[in-house]
Amino acid sequence: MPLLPASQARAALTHTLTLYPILNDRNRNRKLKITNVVKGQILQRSGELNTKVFTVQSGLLRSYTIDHKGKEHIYMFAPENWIITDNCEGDIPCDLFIDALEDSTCRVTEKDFEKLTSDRKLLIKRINVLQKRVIMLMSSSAIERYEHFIEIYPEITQRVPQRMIASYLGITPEALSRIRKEISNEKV
Amino acid sequence: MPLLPASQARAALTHTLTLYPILNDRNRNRKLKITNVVKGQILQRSGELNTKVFTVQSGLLRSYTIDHKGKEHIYMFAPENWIITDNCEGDIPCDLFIDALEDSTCRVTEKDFEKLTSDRKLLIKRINVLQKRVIMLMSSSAIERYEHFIEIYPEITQRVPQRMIASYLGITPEALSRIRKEISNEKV
DNA sequence: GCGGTGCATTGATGTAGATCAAGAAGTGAT
DNA sequence: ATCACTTCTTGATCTACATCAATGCACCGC
Repeated sequence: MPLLPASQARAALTHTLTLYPILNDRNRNRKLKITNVVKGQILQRSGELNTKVFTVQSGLLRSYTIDHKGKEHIYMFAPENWIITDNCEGDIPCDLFIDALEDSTCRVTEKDFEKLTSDRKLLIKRINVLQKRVIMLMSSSAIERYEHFIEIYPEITQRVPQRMIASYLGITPEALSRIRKEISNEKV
Repeated sequence: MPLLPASQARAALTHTLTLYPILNDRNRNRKLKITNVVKGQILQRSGELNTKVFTVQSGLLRSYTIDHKGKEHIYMFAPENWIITDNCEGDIPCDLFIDALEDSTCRVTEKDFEKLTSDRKLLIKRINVLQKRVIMLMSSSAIERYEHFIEIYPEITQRVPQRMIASYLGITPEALSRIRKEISNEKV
């Protein structure tokens, strides 16, 4: 297999992403602009000059790309207490779409690159997220990747349709269906 | 295919690695302990309580794991001007072997976790290395991963045997051989 | 010279997961 | 209740790469 359908890989090839959990909730009660987002609402479009950082307070966002066939490919999930923003800087338009998988509330702030690259704890969090992703990508078989995923994100498994998990794992929904069948057979 | 032979993936599943280029050469002429390493010499063994950081000044190191069949699987190359160390901390033994692919000289220093996690530029470098690795891992097909590899590491392509590049790419030497044949046919 | 020893190539065959296609089962709108 | 729409499942076939096995080829010590 290709790890990802070729189309997704091509779409993923240029972008990077900042994604990390909130380090503390010192800001949570400060009176900042809170946005309510309804399920399906798009917060950022690929190709836009994005300057926003989204801090999820409740609900679930996702980032994804769309290939030349119009197919979506999920890059990351961002549940409550996570921060998500495209890594694009200056004049470079972002590569990713961001939308809501559930009705959500999030804090929207202007992107501040100084802050994004100066906070040591935040940088360490970003490293940890990336390392997890590398380790998951290195998990060889689809079944291993899936088992690894439900270990790390047990809640998300319940909250999104299977085809999105398949997309995140880089496999087709059909393949995930067969994997789940196999796992449930093993348990009997 | 599995992205990596299953055995390698299992070996890779727990470890992480700090690897980044030297940010400046301010230290290069300071009288620090310089170690000459001959080709094949092992600097670190999996399972040891490693406390060393290796700064490559000339030559080429690699980090790798060994699976239960005794097969080596290359995790990263570290040519001159790169720093390499296992991410293990405290009482946790490291997961990786490190050895020299060429006669090398390197500076060996005690691992200083405070330093490894406090230098902002260094953290950003680590993020960049990880992002490159993620993007490479996401490149779907073996041929795409190989083309991406020779773009990023043109020198290393010339300096190490093919089977090691195959190992880094997560494919077999046979597959790499066929890929190279195909590419040379395309060019004719 | 000559026989190792390790690496690259080539062929044959096996397998995980993609792709295509056809149901089945759930959900919402009229 | 019925129709449309989506998700999940299941089967058939295809493809990229693994695995196994044989051969070629360089470099080495003798």
